[in-house]
Amino acid sequence: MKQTLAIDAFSALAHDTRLDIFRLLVKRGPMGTPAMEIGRLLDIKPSTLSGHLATLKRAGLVSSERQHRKIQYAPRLEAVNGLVRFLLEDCCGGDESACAGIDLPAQT
Amino acid sequence: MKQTLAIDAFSALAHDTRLDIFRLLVKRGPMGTPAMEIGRLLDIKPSTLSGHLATLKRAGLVSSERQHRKIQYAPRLEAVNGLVRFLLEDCCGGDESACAGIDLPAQT
DNA sequence: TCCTAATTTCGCGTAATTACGAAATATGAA
DNA sequence: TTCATATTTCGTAATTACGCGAAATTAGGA
Repeated sequence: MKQTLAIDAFSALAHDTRLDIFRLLVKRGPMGTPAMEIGRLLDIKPSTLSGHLATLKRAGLVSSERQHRKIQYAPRLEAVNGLVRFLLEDCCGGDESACAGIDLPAQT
Repeated sequence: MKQTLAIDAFSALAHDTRLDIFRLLVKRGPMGTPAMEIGRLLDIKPSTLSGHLATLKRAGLVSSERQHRKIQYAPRLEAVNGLVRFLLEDCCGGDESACAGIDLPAQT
């Protein structure tokens, strides 16, 4: 994980509506949710929604795939693991015992 | 974890210098690092550093404690766990099997 | 092909964030 | 108390993010 990508991801999540969108997608699961339905559930105007989804996708937090007429968005949960690993990299200078109690996600 | 606090935390991390500071503190470990030393290591001006540390602290990402003349800053690793739990709350609608492969941090 | 639902792009005004010098403040040591 | 180190506050100017209406675009279905 590169620092600039991590910043893009944190920036994307640092916004009320985008955080709502991402958490909704997490709840909805890996099958994905159509863009319009996200907008309907969270009451977001199409142009605003489009921008937010693009931001989330650019940050690697969601994936999209067209299914017939609609574009399904799904959360990329590996991205969350990647962020945590980036944040906790070389934790406590590598001294595991000093890091006791912290859950480091497994390598993906 | 409340949404506004999560946004404060993500905003705090969504900045080059602050991300550098937090990751440095993670590497340095729980004993803490004096503010001035952070500034020296990362080449940050005092007034700029002060603002960034205040932002990180407001977001709950670091703690501070005065030791003699200096203020020691340490990372609050529980905050990272808290953010991950918040992001993945009710993952896949609670269907564990659909969430396979995701590391949910233990409750703190 | 033509139509239509689904999504994106553009442009605007508004609001928030940034770095940092200078000055103020706090605190421990002598 | 007096001094020096450590840190914060304040003001300013430049930059960037924001929502959303209107118009453009895309792609599936008939």
